[in-house]
Amino acid sequence: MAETRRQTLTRERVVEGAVVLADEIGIEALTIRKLAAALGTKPMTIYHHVPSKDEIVDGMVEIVFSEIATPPEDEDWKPAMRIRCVSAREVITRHRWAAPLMESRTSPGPENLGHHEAVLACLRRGGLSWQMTAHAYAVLDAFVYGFAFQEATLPSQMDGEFVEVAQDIAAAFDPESFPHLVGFTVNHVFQPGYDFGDSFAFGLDLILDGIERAAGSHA
Amino acid sequence: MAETRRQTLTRERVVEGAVVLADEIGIEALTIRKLAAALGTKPMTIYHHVPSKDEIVDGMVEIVFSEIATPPEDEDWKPAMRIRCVSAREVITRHRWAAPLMESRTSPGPENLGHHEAVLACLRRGGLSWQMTAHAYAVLDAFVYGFAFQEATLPSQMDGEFVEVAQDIAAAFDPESFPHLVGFTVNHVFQPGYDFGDSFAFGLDLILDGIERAAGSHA
DNA sequence: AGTCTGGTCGTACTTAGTACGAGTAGTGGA
DNA sequence: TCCACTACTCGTACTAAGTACGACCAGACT
Repeated sequence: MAETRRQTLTRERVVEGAVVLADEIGIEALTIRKLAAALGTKPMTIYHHVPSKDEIVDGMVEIVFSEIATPPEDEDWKPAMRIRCVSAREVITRHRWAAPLMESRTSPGPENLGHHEAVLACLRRGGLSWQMTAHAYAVLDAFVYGFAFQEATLPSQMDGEFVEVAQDIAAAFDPESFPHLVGFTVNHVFQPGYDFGDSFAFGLDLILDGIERAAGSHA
Repeated sequence: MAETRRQTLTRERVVEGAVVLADEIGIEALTIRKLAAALGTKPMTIYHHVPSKDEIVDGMVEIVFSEIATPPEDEDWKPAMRIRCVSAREVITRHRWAAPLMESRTSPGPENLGHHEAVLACLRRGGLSWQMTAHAYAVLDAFVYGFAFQEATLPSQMDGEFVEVAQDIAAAFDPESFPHLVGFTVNHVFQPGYDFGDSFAFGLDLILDGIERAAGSHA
């Protein structure tokens, strides 16, 4: 709520402000009125720089894409893709509101297109056929977005005292009806050192290896 | 819009009506007023059976979960999981609005819990460790939801004359700036027989095989 | 008959996006 | 110097949507 200093608003400033606000209060709570307040202006002023709220959201998604690292060109396709996927997850985690939007926007912006271009270039450079490129692309993105999406809607931090939340959840689990669910929770999730995020690296490498294998037996 | 015959409304009837309406007009367009009209009643009548719109949505998600096949108990874990994943994708495709909701709802209902229970039971029956079960579960769900989600927001039917859409998109691609994107589109996507959905089976088997391999070298 | 109860809905309040048009400040030309 | 003209700001108000409140009504039970 720092009410960033007033300073001839621009479309850029509006969209950036929206990203910051959304990080703080979430997308659902992001309204034009609140955004205006955060920018130190009035609602209708915003509409002089931006035609609609939807365009603001489009711009926000573009910013998110711009923050994701593209696969480095001086690496093999596998480590390169690994870097970009890890980066994507990290960025989406930082902007918890982004996951549902990134894939659902209709008109892709230049950052979006540019990112896809870089990914395709990386896969092709690795010698994958068009067919295999399509598969790799679809599977990796499904996994990355899907995982980040799940992660974004987890009971927040699994850190400190999430015990009460856990208690609530555990209480709802009837061991009679859900023995495996209870076992899973007690024997694994509640164990010290458990981190849902660990499955990301596991899955990512599993998929990358699988693609490599498939591409090999395919060439 | 068949305005289903009036007949002492119930919570069940409300939620089922909401599912049907959402299938027709999408979630964003689903309003209490439209739902009331479709049910042949008035907005506030609905609130006698349901405390809030959110609860309706919770109920809708429960219905979706109930439609997904659980892994058959008389199959090995791999084919069993394959069946449930294929079913999940099919159901989510039928209810295009569901994907973003299923993972983002906070309070899971009994259908949701029951489904998870069945999945965990299947994986454990396959001899996977808790650790591996967690990985398998996380990775498969990330992929299935992520894929279905991407699919749900594709330019609708890739069938008949989607050519004009394609034309629009292609026009936006500058071959100078996005050579691979254009190449990918022209050489693969626009080829006859292309189907984005084909990557689902590819990815699913890749992941199942990968899990099996990891579980083997782990046991 | 009288009251109680479950179900129905008319009215109206609230929050959100945003159209409209009235300002206002600063700039470039006469 | 003064006058548009332009770029920007914002007060007002309309619309759509969720839903609180309380009136109404029909059937059941005393």
